[in-house]
Amino acid sequence: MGTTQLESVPEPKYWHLKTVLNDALDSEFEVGEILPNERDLAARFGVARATLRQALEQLELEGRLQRRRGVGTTVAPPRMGVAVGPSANSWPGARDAWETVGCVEAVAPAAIAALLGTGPDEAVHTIRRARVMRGQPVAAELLYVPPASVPGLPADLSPAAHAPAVLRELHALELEGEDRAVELGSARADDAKQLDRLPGAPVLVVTSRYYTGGRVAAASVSTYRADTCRLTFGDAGAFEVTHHQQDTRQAS
Amino acid sequence: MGTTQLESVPEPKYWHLKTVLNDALDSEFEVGEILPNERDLAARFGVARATLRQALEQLELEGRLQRRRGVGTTVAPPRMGVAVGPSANSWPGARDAWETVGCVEAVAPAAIAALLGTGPDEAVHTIRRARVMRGQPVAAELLYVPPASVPGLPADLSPAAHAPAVLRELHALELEGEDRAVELGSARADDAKQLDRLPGAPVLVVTSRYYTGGRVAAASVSTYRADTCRLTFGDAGAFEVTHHQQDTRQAS
DNA sequence: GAGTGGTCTAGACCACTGA
DNA sequence: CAGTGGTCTAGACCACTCA
Repeated sequence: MGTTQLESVPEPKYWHLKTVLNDALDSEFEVGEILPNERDLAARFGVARATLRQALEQLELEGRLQRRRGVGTTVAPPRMGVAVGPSANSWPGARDAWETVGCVEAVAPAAIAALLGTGPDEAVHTIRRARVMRGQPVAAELLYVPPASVPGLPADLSPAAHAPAVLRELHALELEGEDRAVELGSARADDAKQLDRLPGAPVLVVTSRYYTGGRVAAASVSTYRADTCRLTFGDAGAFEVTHHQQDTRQAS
Repeated sequence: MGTTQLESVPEPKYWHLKTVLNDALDSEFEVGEILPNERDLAARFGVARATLRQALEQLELEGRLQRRRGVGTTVAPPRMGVAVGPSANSWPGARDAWETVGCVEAVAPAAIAALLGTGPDEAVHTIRRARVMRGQPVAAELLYVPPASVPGLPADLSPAAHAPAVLRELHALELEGEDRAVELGSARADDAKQLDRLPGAPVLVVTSRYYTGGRVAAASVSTYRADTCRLTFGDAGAFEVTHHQQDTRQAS
């Protein structure tokens, strides 16, 4: 008789552990409930703590768990649907969900200068903004506006008046189009602090360009928490899904 | 005299290591070049292999490195810009970048049924597709079409004729709108195989809904490799950036 | 100060690739 | 077959939160 080889490629312990924990989260825990600590969990499953942590890390990446140092591991609520790029084109700062937290005029990094089509050593208005949903920070943004886009800007602005004035001048232009790109990144120290996460936390980086007169009038780099956010696009309204993304996928 | 406390919060070794490696990749390595193996690198930096791996994992997450078991670690090319959701609405399968690799009629998972508005035990056409760019797989997709959306579909189709017939019937409808959501996930075993990655690899999951007559006529879940792809949206063409995303961000 | 998650070590063995 | 990255262990100490 032959050997019963159910798994020609035996799955790693942490992968199996992740499946078991994922099912347990669905059936035995409520949103916000706190899990046993990592040392107890590892002992319960008979694995080393590092192996358990590998499973927890994946579940946190998928938005199922939330871990906070000094506190514990809790069951995360479903991801929030965050609207990005509404159907009606509009300038940043015009009736949007962001709040300005700072503004400086400084030389942008080379990649931003390439995006804007400005010279490598040219100073641009740099507005830092924050986005909050349901009382928690979901995104940090740097919005870049070349001086050439806002020629009517008054001189000698106070720091408090700087950002509003730049946005006001920007809104006077006709917005002809915008495009966006989304990619995975890890939070820099400054963004991480603003997002209430540790540096290196996974984030979705949205790079936007705003066009007027065939030129790029402004560009922004928005950093969204990947664990708590689902970015929504399009003209048919935000998704109403209440399940997690992994539930929407199955083997074919 | 006071102590000189340069770092009130000393950064972790792996974080510093990541910065050093990132800089070295820019200045001392070419795209495609192979790095020293992990044991040598760890010894060179005077850290344990696990610590080095933590830095490499982040760099891979950011698309800077590519690691292949049995081969080695290579310097990754810049991420590819992949167009998602073109300006002109169009049905899936109509002049798009996807290739059908399979088709079955099966009961969709509950979350998909909710997306489609079908009953929980209703069978839907499920088309598996693949997307390839520059000779390498970038995305795997499951496209769901309820039978109610394609009433004219002939009966008793051969497996080979199934998917083309469903798409043909779908294209006869008027597409009134579409919306999309993007979130972070980890590759399931089947998708991972199709994407030439290990299970659990980070992916960008794009959920799309296609509307006709105020109803959802079809829905799809597309799984993009997060390490190699930058998803582009909007009407102004794909981005032309040649730098990596982390270069586009700086502290404010 | 007790308890949590975050970092780090120094090993070991396994699965896979390619010569 | 030798060499690579992937998994796993059993510890240790640190940074942080909160009572």
